[in-house]
Amino acid sequence: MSNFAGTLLGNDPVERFLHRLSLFEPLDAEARDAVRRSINRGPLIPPLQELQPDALQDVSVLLSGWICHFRLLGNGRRQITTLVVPGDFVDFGFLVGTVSSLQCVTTAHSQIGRIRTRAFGKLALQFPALLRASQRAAAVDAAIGRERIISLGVRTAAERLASILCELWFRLSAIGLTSAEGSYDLPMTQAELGAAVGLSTVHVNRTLQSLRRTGAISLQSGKVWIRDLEKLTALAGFDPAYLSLQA
Amino acid sequence: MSNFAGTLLGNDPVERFLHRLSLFEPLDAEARDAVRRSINRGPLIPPLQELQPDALQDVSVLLSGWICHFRLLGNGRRQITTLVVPGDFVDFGFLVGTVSSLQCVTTAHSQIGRIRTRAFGKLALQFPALLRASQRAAAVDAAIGRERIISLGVRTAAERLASILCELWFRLSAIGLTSAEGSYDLPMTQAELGAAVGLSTVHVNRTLQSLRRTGAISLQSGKVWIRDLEKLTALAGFDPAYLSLQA
DNA sequence: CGCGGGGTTGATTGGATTCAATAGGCGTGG
DNA sequence: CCACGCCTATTGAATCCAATCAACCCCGCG
Repeated sequence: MSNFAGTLLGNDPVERFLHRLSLFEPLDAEARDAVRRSINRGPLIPPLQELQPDALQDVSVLLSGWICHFRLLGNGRRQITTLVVPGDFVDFGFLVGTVSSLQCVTTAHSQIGRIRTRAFGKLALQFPALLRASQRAAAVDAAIGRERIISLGVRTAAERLASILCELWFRLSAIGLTSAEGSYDLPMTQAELGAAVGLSTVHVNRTLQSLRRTGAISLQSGKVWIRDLEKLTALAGFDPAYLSLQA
Repeated sequence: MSNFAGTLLGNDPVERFLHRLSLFEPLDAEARDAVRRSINRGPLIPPLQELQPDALQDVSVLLSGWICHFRLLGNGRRQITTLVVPGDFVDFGFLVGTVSSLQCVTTAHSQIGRIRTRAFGKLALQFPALLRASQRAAAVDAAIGRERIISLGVRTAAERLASILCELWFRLSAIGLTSAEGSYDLPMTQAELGAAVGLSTVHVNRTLQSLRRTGAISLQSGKVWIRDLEKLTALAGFDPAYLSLQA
């Protein structure tokens, strides 16, 4: 299951994006071809590079790497609101013609694919399935946000971390970015993880240790190993239904 | 400003809904009329009534009252994810054909307006502005969710409560549900407020008291008085831009 | 008049932050 | 090639914000 997508996709990130979209809504060969022809592959962006909003005027897709949306508060505290993984739209503003008020930064070497907003509009008219897929992607993004609210509101530190690790496991599995042995790359520091789940760096560290001691996961050099997915989902109280990936 | 909408609207809740939609995207007289003809006014629902998901198969609009979406965790803890005020769509599943995994409950006597999903689909084709308005509403809903994430993640108890009171002030102002004297009805108990902002009932109580002592607000019998909006927004670190209401 | 829900208050507990210090990894530059 | 500095991970100790436990008051209502 974990490498099904991987073997199918090969390693072209545009194919990965098309595969991801197809999970939301099947796309015929014509629509896929149209997307292939319209998408422009951007340069490789180094980690910790902030993306300017003007760079978001096109429809942007993360082809490879890792991106976070976040807000910086006056007192220096930072909250990450969204994690963007390969195959995801960077921002859904194109659907409604608005721009987000959040900042946007890479945490790994990343490549962005762009489609001119106007060109995308034409494609959406020509291939309604493409539009539906994008809207479903936005809906899943919103569902992920609601789960984050629940985590931050009523889950314990261990549950929050277990939840986000589960979520990433399922999201990355869907695009073939998990290994058959049960691991995936997580290019975030513990400080960044804390900014995502609302915990201090120190507490993230201690809580991850306790998760490791349960045997559910192990960590090394930016890699997460899911040792016991059953146990991890149980610890998190996690139900992947909201990701709409069971297809 | 606060009663501009109110005087314009009179008190027909369907007009309030149309007014709210028009703030997202102007609607011509024809589109408004079509909506007026398609919408079915539901019965008055008592407080604390849970809405069944099947009741959400139509496009549902809150005409009057108050609705919360929430998740109940195994350990009895509850998190409210969304506050629905009059003029809002109850749920945006109709845009993508999915249903939310959350529960849904009234906290006040409420009336829901319904448009058959199929009928709404036709209207959306006939009046693209109506579709755009709905999509913008969904986008603002998502933006509100992101702000909640930020509140729960990095804001203090006082900031969270001040934020949500600000948010409601602006949202309710837009639909004429704030008084010229600077008050609005908040049909939520302190326990429910706590479930929304991730605080215990007791701490909500103490924090509201400290907000009152600053002179920014006062409370009585389900009414919130905004005594000093400047001070309140400053305490909250609140910027209403994300609500897209400046129009 | 008793009951229950919501609001308020005090005392205690506890989870998480903060402060502080150490260790390891990695790239840069001497 | 090694020294240095920086970033990340880790650990310990002290502190603090908020939760929990426990009363009590008020009020509307049966």
